[in-house]
Amino acid sequence: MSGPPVNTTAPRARDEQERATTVASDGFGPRPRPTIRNVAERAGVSKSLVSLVLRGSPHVSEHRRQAVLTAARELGYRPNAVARSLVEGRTHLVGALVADLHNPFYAEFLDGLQESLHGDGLRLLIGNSQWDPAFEDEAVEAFLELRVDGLVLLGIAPTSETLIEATSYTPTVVVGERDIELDSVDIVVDDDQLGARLAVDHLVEHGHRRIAHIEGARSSAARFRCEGYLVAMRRHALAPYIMVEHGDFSEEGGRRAAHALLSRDPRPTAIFAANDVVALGVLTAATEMGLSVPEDLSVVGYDNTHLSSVHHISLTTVDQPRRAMGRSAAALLSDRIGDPAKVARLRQVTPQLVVRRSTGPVPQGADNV
Amino acid sequence: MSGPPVNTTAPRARDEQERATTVASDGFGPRPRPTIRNVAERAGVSKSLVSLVLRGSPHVSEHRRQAVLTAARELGYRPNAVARSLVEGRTHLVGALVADLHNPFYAEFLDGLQESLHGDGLRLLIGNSQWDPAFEDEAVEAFLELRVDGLVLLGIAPTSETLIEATSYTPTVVVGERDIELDSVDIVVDDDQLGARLAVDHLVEHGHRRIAHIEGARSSAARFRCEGYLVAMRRHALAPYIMVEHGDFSEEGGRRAAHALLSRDPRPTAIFAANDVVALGVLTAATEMGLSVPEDLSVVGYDNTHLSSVHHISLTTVDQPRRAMGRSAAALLSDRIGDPAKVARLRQVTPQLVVRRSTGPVPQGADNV
DNA sequence: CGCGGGGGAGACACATGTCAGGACCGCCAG
DNA sequence: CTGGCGGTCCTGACATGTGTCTCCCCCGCG
Repeated sequence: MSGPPVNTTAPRARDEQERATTVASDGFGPRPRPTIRNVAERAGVSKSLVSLVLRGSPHVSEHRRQAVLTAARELGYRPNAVARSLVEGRTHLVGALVADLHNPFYAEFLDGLQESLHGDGLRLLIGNSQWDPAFEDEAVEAFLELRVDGLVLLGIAPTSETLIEATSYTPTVVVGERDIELDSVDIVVDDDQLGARLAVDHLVEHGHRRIAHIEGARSSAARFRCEGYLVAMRRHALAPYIMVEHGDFSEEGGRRAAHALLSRDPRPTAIFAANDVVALGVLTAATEMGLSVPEDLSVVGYDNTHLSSVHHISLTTVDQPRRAMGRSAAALLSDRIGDPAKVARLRQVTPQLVVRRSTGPVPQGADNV
Repeated sequence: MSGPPVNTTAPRARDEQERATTVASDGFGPRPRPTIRNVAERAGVSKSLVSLVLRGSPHVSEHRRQAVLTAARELGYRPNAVARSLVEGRTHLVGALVADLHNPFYAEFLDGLQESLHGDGLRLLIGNSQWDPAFEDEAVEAFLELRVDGLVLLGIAPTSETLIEATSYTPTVVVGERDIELDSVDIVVDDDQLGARLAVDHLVEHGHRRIAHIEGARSSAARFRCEGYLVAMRRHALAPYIMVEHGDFSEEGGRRAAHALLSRDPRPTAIFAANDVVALGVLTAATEMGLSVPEDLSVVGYDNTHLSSVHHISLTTVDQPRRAMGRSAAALLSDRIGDPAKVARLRQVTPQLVVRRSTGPVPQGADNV
């Protein structure tokens, strides 16, 4: 066992007397939380009335209402969401299962998601599967036991038994995966094929012909981007120049694939990577092979991760409107929670090319080979 | 209202018949979830016995145990965590309030946190305050209503009324902030002062004297790093060369501060930034002013964010063992949940210098000015 | 036959929302 | 003036799904 690099664990100085007066504790840890009953007693009413006041019922006299509110405030009363959930049959919780919290794409998506869910009175619970199907199932299991009102699957297709069963119990939105033939599952994706086309078109405008593609990991998004690349190349009558190498959505994978591509003769003058992270690997490979970007090689990524906007990198890339996608997912989910029998919907957002400094005109003499 | 860039929302094709057979639904959305009662009836026992079996009681005959387990499996029974929480008085939930989910530092910390919490049977609930004190209070309010068993504050010091009150009800761990005079609050930090010393020592070893510091936002971590810088400079008898500029933990802030520093005459030959993100801004400023790194200027960051390891950036930085910190926080919290009356503890981890390519020897003739 | 113990059942508690009904008041008609 | 009626305000009982505790039954053994 590798111990954590902890070098100090010390009790902090404490003034026991201050503690007693500040917290008004009995010395046995946190004080018990006041219940609706305590409020009722203090206000001299029944607990039902307290409930009515707190739920904003109009059939309460102003006199009692004030008494209840005052008592609640004085006691620092906070309704117990657990008990409320039990009787309401709703938890107002949404579970988001993320394939990889590290990917900044998901973080920004979650911003938009949480923002919108919050507006609908829903709270976000995040689980991280770390790309491990076992963790996926376990996290979903936890969500189901908690009786979350909705489920959001990020970069995860419901293929396992557990996940499929989950979608039959709980309104679900899948993000970034297509081809899901399940009812009560809405889908949010960007138009990957169009995004790929934008990238290729941009490179063609700069005179590039030998445009290669590094494919992403086994996911429908990667498949669609590759397909978009192929279609666009053919449309520009560049079918003879089609080159596809396989990467795995990682920087190292991108680096390896780029090495392979750039060792060809003639080598590509431009590379469209499945991913910003992969594109970063391409940049590294280019440096290692003594090629400068964009003079010798143009590079395009996908996602417009904040990485790509860093000055030193300045990567031309395809932007997915992540926040908007998050908001869409929230809207679809709220809708489905309201009426679970709704027809499954597919919401597709439009990607946009962001031109930075990793792309430029084709090198002189490179296209007459 | 700026509409989201949605271009398609279409009903997906559905085979209603398939739906009916697959989901066995009555056409009114998700089927009701089986309860412990349903399992009891199917197994021909009382619900108490089902509970005993599921909780692993030894005083159950093998015959009945099998009957119960079979019935539960056939019904797809999953215990209702809400009801269980209500009776147990524990939710097994931990709320983490993060100042900024975008900062990769927090994401990696959360990895370690979740990993360890999971081992203790606790689940992680994440709230994002976006640096807004109003959001902080609201998120904490939500956590309190949910009756989370523990609270983790990331980059947030409990100063507001609501937060202070929260710590008196709920075991709390604060990460990255010091000087908290509250009971039942444990603290996890790295030794910021030591980290700063490591950075300065490294630069001094390379012959640098005119070493500047860009201070972070108003937080105790930033204050300690600055103090560490000052102490280290004095220890090396470099007090006359002390230069401190203010940044705000953002890339843009770092860029501005670097511009100011690099416009001085004589200008610093090295900059120690409060943060990796700030350091990125310094790199940008250097490029803009025609200075190359590390030939003309050495740059050191803090955090060892994954950003710093990107090949094109390759930033020398001070590593905080984030995952280990996450695990420490989890351990402290579990401990305190077990015994809330524990004395408050401070756990300090040791930072480590990671040398990459943004630092090098002092430029020729720069130190004889 | 009595007693002990294993195995199982029923009742209660957790904190809240809801709903049916009850108390009280005022107004109107007899 | 009084009884009835309608409306307002409030209360008590019940329900949500589970864990636990007490009690009971029955079987086996002494």
